[in-house]
Amino acid sequence: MRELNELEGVAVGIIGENAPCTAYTVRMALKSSPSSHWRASAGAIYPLLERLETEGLVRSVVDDNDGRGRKLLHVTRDGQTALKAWIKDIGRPDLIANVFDPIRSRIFFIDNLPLDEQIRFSETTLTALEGVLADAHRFLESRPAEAGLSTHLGAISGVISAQSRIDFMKTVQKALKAQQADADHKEC
Amino acid sequence: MRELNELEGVAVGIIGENAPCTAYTVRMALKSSPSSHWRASAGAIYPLLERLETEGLVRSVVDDNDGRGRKLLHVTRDGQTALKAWIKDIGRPDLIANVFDPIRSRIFFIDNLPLDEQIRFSETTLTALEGVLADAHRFLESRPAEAGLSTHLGAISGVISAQSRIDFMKTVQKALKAQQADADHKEC
DNA sequence: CGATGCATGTAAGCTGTTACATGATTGC
DNA sequence: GCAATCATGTAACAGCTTACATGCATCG
Repeated sequence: MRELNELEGVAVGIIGENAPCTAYTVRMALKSSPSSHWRASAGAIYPLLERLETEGLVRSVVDDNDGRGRKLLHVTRDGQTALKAWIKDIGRPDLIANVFDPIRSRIFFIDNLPLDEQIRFSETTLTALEGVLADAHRFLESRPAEAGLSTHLGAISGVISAQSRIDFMKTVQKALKAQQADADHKEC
Repeated sequence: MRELNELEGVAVGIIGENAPCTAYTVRMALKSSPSSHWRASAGAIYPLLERLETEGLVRSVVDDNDGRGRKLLHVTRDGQTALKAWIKDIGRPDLIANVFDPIRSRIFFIDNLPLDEQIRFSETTLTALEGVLADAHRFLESRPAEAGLSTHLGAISGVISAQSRIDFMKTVQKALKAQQADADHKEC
């Protein structure tokens, strides 16, 4: 059985949690997830689900109670097996490796900006990150432990990640302001 | 002037730091970076640098001292401007948004595994993350503050990120083991 | 003199995106 | 009745990957 890629694994997981549900439900679940890495575009989801269905990991039943022939999806036994394999696949080094962060990419080259703009950079980034943290908290509150431990833990991950990025940017800001104080001192 | 995408921004930044250097240098720098998000494949780098050169952001001088006609790259004034704009572009919400983490993706659906396999998952992941943290530390030690503040800060980011993922997985492990203890208790 | 590293490139393919197209349902 | 949302799809394109191809340099 073929290994699922990231989006496929998440899609099967979402269907498993919400079955019976439509492809649209999958898209909306992806959009509301704490790391909106995927735009959950129709052009990605519909062909993907078609593929999973022809492979027998997902099955769909057309429900025409309302007049629009919605396709209600559910995960097959093979789909469950593939999902489990996908989760355990975390052993792969590239999946564990440090996450990609556009802020970090820019920090590496921040000395291309004059110092005052560097500090402005740290300020706007910090403000934006506070917003991300607030979002993560709201998401967490909507996923209490009683409603399912794994979803709750996933939500916690979002909060911890946002908090650690804030901690990092505070370190950056401190270093930059120390440098500025140093420059001011020499000027006198 | 067109906005640089992530890989382009990083590439220009690397050339600026190492100039005059070859495309190969850029690839190696990308590979050794703490978040190896990009494989730095030739098929990505060479067309990208060609594009940047025709747009006047990068210039190359052929150096044929050894017999192989290496192209030595440097960033133009326009390239510097574009790099600065790329850095400041961090205001965009999708760049600040919570990072994508395959571990988190799987935690959301971990209850599809039996409890003992969930705990095994947390153990193998933690071990692997300790390795990532060790790598990040080594990288940091090779980038002391004296050798350049921004590179040093970038390296710190890798350490903080790895540490926060470890903290999270410890939380997960604790919750899972509590659940197991609970189950054992009921069994008696 | 052979393996490894440096160095430059191309072709095919995968995976996602944006943008478009269509139509039914629901709530105001 | 009109807007927003639910719902399903397609076509063109962007951006990166793998895999291949080539050849010189350097070190043991």
